[in-house]
Amino acid sequence: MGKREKTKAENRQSILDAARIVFAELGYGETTVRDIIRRTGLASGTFYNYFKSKEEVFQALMDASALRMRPRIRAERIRAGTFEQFVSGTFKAYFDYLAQDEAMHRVMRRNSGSIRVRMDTPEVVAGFDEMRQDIERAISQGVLPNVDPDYLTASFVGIAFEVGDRMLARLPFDPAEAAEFSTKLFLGGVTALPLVAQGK
Amino acid sequence: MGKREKTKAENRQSILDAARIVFAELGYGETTVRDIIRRTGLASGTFYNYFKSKEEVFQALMDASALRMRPRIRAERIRAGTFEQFVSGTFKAYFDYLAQDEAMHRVMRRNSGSIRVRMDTPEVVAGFDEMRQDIERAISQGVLPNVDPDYLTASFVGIAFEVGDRMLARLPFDPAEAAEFSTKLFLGGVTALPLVAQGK
Amino acid sequence: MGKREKTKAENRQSILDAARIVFAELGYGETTVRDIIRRTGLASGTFYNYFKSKEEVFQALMDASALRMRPRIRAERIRAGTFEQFVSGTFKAYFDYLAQDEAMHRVMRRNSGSIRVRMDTPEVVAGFDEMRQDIERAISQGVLPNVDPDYLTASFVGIAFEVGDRMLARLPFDPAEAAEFSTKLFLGGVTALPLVAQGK
Amino acid sequence: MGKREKTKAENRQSILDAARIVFAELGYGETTVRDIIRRTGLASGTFYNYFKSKEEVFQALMDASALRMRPRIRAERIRAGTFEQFVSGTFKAYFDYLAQDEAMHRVMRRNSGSIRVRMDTPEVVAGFDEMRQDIERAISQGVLPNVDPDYLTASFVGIAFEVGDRMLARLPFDPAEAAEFSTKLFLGGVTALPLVAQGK
DNA sequence: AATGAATGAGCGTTCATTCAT
DNA sequence: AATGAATGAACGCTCATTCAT
Repeated sequence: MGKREKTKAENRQSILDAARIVFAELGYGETTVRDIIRRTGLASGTFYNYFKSKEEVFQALMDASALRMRPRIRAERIRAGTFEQFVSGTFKAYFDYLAQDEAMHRVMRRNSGSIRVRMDTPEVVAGFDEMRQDIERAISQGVLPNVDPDYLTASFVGIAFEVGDRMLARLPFDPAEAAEFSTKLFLGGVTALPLVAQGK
Repeated sequence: MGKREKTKAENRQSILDAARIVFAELGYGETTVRDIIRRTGLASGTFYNYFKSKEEVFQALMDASALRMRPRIRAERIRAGTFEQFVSGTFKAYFDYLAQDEAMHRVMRRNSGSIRVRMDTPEVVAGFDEMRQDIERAISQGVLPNVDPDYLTASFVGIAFEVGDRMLARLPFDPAEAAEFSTKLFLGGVTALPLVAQGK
Repeated sequence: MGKREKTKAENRQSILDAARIVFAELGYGETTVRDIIRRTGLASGTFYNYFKSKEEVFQALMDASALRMRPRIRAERIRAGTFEQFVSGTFKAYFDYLAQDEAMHRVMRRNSGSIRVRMDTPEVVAGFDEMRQDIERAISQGVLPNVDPDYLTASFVGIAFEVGDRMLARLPFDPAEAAEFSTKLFLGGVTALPLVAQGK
Repeated sequence: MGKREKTKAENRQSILDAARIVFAELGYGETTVRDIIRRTGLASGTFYNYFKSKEEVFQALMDASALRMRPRIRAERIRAGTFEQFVSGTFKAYFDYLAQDEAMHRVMRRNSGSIRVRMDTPEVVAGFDEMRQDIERAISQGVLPNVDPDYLTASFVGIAFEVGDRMLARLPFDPAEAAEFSTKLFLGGVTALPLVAQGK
């Protein structure tokens, strides 16, 4: 790598770093491109050598985040011998990822005023799409009964998102607990759920 | 009602109507106050006789929507004799409402650029809180086993949101189908799900 | 006076009263017509039945103020037997008026930011013009030597304004002292000035 | 100086020039930032690269003006051997400055509508404060009798302002005449004033 | 005569983006 | 490739004024 490319890569990275911090501080809506470049020390024009817009940095950020998540989830799926292991592994991988990447997740929840906001980027969505293909494959292979794969994936995603969100409201984060709950519910419904200890 | 008051009410309504359309077209983030007033044909200053900001119209819109939804869902819950009826009735009421109030729901899901967004206003949040209290009551009354009510509500909401979202992608809308799927999954898990007809 | 006219006079007066208060609070520049009418309890449109603009109320206010001043100053002049009495009486009348009408004067000095502002209205200017005519008459009658009446009036006014301004910075106001100083300076120059007591 | 810096300096100057003209035309109160930039031919946003607000340009203008004035006046004071020379030199320096910097002075006197306004910025105020200190020093050194220095400075300033104002109404400007009049009045009062030539 | 909602010009300001250096 | 000043469209918002009631 020549010196030229190194600086290029460094600049790109410092923009991404600055963006992550600023998005976390101000939320997506309130952040301006100027806020980001100001933080890098680079000139305003330089930003446009690397990204076309605020949205593009944001997506790059999200994608980088999702990029860290997808291989883990995929690995879990591959390792899984049974459908239960597949479900449980996927939930666990997602909640683990969430717990580690909490700051990024908070960005997606950040808002100004009293309106709660949540954002999903294509890469995140793609991660779940991949799972949907797995589910469809499972159905066609007879591993799963012939249920509605679209709704099933949607349900999985919905549970993951919302339970994940609640998990981040509890300290310390307990991804294992969240994964156990989600898996039990997803596989066996309410009646299969783990009981809460009395004292809790 | 004098002519003055009538026009006032009409103006307020036409701002709300315009806002609904524009939010649905552009998404919340990209919508400006000017976009809204432009659509009404009213003068720009008139907007500020009725709302202080974009957020305020948005909340009024959401709250009005939530206001239409909550009583229906509550009515379902009250009517329910069993937990199954409670769950099924709530899902059904929500999906019915969604089918009717589709435009409003699209606003909440609107993606600006390629970022998916979901928004909750206080009134919407309150709607789900109410359900959560029902679930907690059900647990304390022994109708439901002693499970984690927070995660359970989250799961319910997650399924409702995501399945509802998918439902709106299918024409014609079939709230009954969506409710049946969701209820079965929520109560009995994957294994309890209805099978899809072969030809489908 | 019929009831109609009474209300009319009352409304006009209450606008003037409100204006005086608001101008004193916010200064001329920062005051809006809305601020004034809001204070009266009248409807915004009603303002325009009485005044054409903010400036017009302000002038009415100033004129009312000057109207209180001019007769006093004129009375002093008429009473005066000598030029010294004329000068001394005029200064005294002006400083007395200033001390009493302090609030109004503060309005004229009020500003936003760090820029000091002083305002004179036509009626105030007219008050000093009248004096100028007196001076010219005094010259043509031989009471005063044949000096430049324009510069002389200007000097008189300048001393009155600036010394008056400083006087309002001292508590308690001492118009007699200010008048003595101004008169001595005007008539006899620096060397004629009263000495300050040692202890002072 | 590179081309970039040159244009920067030019732009700053052209904003100041435009501001001076517009302030003189409309008066401070009626001038808007947009009036100024419209006059420069620059883009609206460019204004904000140089000044934060209307007030800031105004102050820069006044300060530049006062900056030109103060050294001259100070030089006169230093040169002065007697109190009379001090007074005469200061008046002369001020009126000379006024005659040259007429446009700036008109800004300070500009009447918006029929309201006459005078403005002092911190730098201007500092200029007069300096003189006041000189006067106090003169008193403590016995050059001046022990008179009220505050009122004396105020009188000096008042005469300078008002006579200067009248001077600008006469063409051609005659600073020497104004200075002679003011000095005589200030030092010896009315009786010391120069007589006006018969034919005048 | 009083009302007060509607009007719309215009304000200050921001900001993504361009482009000469 | 980096810079950063210039650009100008567009924003949120205010406010004097009008005019139907």
